[in-house]
Amino acid sequence: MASEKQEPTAREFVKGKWTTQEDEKLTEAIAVHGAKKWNSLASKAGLNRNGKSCRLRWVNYLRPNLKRGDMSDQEEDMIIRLHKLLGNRWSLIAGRLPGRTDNEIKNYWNTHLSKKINQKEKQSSNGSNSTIQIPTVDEKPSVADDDRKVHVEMKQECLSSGVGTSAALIKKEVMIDPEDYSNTNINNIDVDDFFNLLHKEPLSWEVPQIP
DNA sequence: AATCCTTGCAACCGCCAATAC
DNA sequence: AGTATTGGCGGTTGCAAGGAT
Repeated sequence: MASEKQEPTAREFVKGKWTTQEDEKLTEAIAVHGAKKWNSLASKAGLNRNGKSCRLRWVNYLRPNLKRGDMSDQEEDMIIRLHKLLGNRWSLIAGRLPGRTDNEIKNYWNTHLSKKINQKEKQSSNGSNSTIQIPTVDEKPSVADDDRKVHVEMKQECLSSGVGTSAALIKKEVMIDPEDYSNTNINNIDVDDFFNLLHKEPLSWEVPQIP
């Protein structure tokens, strides 16, 4: 009475760690209904969780074909390359690493790689100028600017470091008309091509002196 | 042995875009 | 066309475990 119920539609959902029973319920429900309509799926599964929580649990933990455990050197190498290329676009980076989730890569970056790279940068700033200047993505560009930004950053990296100055890359750079970034051909070659080119070169923090 | 500190990771939050109605 | 709902993303937080003191 006095303690009237406010907002009858507001519902208290369970938060925090998932139990194995909850995992099982969610997995079964997804097997029957599919991984969509997360809010209704949650109630169909008999879970007192919100849809978002269910989706996250599925995507980051329960989904089949997820790799668990340590990152291989190859994966680490790939993450560093892709982060240089894409910045904090974790879902895009995850798309290049089968079995890894964006959350996992983000965590790995924040706990392992960012420190590693900071150390490398410190070392290089103390020493010679023969190390890569890593371009950073400080601000999230608009969608329309995305492609151009990637190109500009990649060009900066390749030119400043000497890495990836293959004939093919030079050719691609020439193709880019600085006055016309909206060119659809440029948009088409974008991330995939640069990724492929970059991937051909071994990762090296120490770059040979260019005479 | 107890306490404090650091680390790593799972999960939550807020925002935005896409889609449904 | 406008509004509500859903899905997806990146940033951040909370907590358990292990290490240091």
